[in-house]
Amino acid sequence: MDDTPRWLTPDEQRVWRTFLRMQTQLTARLGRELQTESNLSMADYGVLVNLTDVPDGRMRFLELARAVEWEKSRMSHHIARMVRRGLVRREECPDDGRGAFIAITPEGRAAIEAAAPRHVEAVRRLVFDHLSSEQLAALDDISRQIVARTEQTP
Amino acid sequence: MDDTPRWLTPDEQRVWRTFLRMQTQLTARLGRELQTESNLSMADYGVLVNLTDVPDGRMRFLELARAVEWEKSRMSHHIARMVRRGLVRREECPDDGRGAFIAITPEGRAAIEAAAPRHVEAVRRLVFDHLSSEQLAALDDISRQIVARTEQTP
DNA sequence: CGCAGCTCCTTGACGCGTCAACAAATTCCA
DNA sequence: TGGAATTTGTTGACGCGTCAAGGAGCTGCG
Repeated sequence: MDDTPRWLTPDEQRVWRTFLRMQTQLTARLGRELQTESNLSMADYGVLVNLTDVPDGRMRFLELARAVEWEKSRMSHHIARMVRRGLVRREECPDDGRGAFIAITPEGRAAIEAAAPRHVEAVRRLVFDHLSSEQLAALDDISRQIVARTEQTP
Repeated sequence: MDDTPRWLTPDEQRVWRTFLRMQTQLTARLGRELQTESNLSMADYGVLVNLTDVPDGRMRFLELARAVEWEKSRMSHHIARMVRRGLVRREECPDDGRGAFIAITPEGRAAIEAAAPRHVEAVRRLVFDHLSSEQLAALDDISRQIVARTEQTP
């Protein structure tokens, strides 16, 4: 039997390191800009976007957690912080005594509306403005393949 | 003057969300596997890889920080934790009384040598095994473009 | 020499994410 | 109906990353 590890080729290794660098730098940069310009974290941003996408600006706690793909514990902690900052409000659920709605506040709406244009601009500036349509398609394919891989195995 | 935000097209938006999902899922997955199988974080892994790449297994503190692209504060905290776990050791620097060398310990070497094959296997399984050479090239180009963008602007 | 300024690194406080344990309400089913 | 199992969400402890402040050694310049 052969348990020699299948190391990455030099090419693959180079690509992998560049890819990792890209990931960390990009998220760091976007996060920093969002934070300093709009006083929101990427996490805040994701939550608020999901709440504004729904007509009455409120969602069940776990539905929201599924939407942003967080586990309930993280959601709970993060919502607590967002409530403290006035971005979001808890409302009790008449149908289910355990449950809760999370609703965006006017301050939350103001924050996301102020943040979104700048954030989108940053995403354009750092990513899409310099990608050809072929590259866009390639990035889409690659991302989907990897997502599929991570999802189809435990 | 036109300060209408240049929103993303529906296509771009879809790609962007998939890309973000890919990033978070991939790093979460790789991190989790590394942690449960080898008791190392990605951060530990990067540090140890850099230390094994150098002949005597030791580097100046700030040189190491530059290699993994961390600021000194993060480096300091992380090295403290790795010292506590016996993966790494501080050695004083004869030439410079302020300075320090960080040296990998035998335990550290054992840890990275045990971890590397499994980690590489995971990277293969989740990424490279399913990428055509065209996709590899595309990913390389895209990553480099984005890295260049983030680096060339403050 | 002497001291001003710089480099190298540490520290403490705080927000964040995860894990495990838990509480309370609801549902299932015998 | 009534108790077991499940669902919904919270909490506390702990490791991690960042920011601002600081300490200790070195360097350059008068």
